[in-house]
Amino acid sequence: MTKRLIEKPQPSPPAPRTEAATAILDVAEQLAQTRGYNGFSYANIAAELGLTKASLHYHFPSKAELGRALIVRYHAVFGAALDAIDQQAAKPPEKLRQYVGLYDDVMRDDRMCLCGMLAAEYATLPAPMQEELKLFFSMNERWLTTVLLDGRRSGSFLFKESANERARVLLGALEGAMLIARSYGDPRRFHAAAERLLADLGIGRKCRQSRAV
Amino acid sequence: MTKRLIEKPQPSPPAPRTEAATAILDVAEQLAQTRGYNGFSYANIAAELGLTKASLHYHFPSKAELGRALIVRYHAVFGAALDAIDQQAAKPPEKLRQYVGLYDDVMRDDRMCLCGMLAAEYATLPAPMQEELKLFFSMNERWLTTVLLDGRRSGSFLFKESANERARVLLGALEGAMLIARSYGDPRRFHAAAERLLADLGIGRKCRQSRAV
DNA sequence: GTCTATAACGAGATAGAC
DNA sequence: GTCTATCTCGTTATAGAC
Repeated sequence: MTKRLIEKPQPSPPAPRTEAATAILDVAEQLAQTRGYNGFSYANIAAELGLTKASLHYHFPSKAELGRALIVRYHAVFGAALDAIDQQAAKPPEKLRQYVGLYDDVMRDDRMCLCGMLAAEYATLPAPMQEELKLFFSMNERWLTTVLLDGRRSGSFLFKESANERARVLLGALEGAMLIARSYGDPRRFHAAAERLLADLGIGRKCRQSRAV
Repeated sequence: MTKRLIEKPQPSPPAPRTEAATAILDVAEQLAQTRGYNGFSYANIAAELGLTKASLHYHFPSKAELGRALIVRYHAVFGAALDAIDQQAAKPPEKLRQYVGLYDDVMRDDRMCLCGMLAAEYATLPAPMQEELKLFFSMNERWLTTVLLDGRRSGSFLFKESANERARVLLGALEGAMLIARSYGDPRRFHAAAERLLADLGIGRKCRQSRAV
């Protein structure tokens, strides 16, 4: 996972957006991450940008398309961040720490992971958004699986089940920790939980767990 | 935690609802657990029950009050289930298994935990609902903390951090596993993750973790 | 307690001028 | 590309008859 550096088949810039479209996506993203897809409207975005609703429809004809664009961009940006972690060639434990750091960043301004948010509203989302959502989770699961496998092979991690199963536990636990931390308005709750989850993998030790009382 | 049996100060039946009100809550609960608070309307409930929207307002004057009633009832029912688990006087590992069983039940018909769902929409909820939501999570956290402490004292569980911290990790991980499992339409994803989380506590063994390769 | 009728508003979306 | 104006529909909520 660390060897590709040039031959990565960059899947073509996900559509060269205009400045206006980017600004719309930025505002919509913030709203979606704090209020959910059903919790914001074109009017909210327009007010924030000093535009009219009609102008927004020029860039994103329907809310469904705007929603899909949100996930696609988020997916791309997050994927690029994972690539960046890989290219630093860090060891698996450090990679996971940086992965957690991505979520720490995402939680600024009372936000949570866009896709964790949308997962709650899954049943109400247009089908294209549902598909993109699963792609995002699958990417994370795949990346985590690779890192976990790598880490176990090199003796940094300790777990008995399949790496894929462990990856699912980890991904779900991080999303859930964000979800609840936000209700308490306390991002440190997330970070504390994340630290624990990493420690559970036996980061940086053999099997010398002291029998606590 | 197993000694009270009679002296439990039942906090007065949470208001003796009529049949109609109960039916409304049942439908609203199903809708909220699948579509979220912002994903259903009085019209949806009325259609399902063969009533008019106006009739619903007689029982629950505002959607905010309906939403609050949903959490209060859910909290009470869940709390009663926790009491039931305690009164069976099972050992901690068995208690946790039964706790996971509660969430397995909750996930029928594509639902997820009402409060996990609402936590995503937190920023859009009326203040009274926000407060009730935190009470629900706090109750779970308290109960889990007690069980974990108990289990560690009796040698069933193994963890180094505070029981409260572990409880938070567990609660968040279960909510998050539900959230993602539902996107894939596969409750077994939740159950598999839950099994792993219990195993992480070292259920049913000492410290004989085999060094997997 | 349930109904009809309606108010008052906000949503997503479109037509057409500039 | 952004605007004004408008459409249609769904939303929560209320008044008042039965």
